[in-house]
Amino acid sequence: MGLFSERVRRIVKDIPRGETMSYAQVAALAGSPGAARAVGNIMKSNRDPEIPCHRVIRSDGTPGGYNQGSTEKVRKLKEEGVILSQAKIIRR
DNA sequence: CGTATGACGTGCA
DNA sequence: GTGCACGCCATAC
Repeated sequence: MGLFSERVRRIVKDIPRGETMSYAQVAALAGSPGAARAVGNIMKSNRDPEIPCHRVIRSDGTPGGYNQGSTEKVRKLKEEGVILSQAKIIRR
């Protein structure tokens, strides 16, 4: 894999329980601002349960995709105490 | 090396 | 608020 994907996985792995980061934020921290879409691709191909990819959401607050279904993604987030309002995630 | 792909982002109708 | 067209970028072929 590429260096970028490794940095992305490292960053996502460090997202604390109950917190979220947008695909764009992760991309920027990984050193490639604007590569939000590429981050999504990496999450999609990720199979490591150590990586909490359900904590990576869209920048507009909507959940975004998930291998086990966006419904499950939201369920996990709520279970962690993440605040939702009208199917949108509220950051604080 | 050119083309295709997609868990995105933004702007605009 | 909703939908859509485009641009973007790392990857896979």
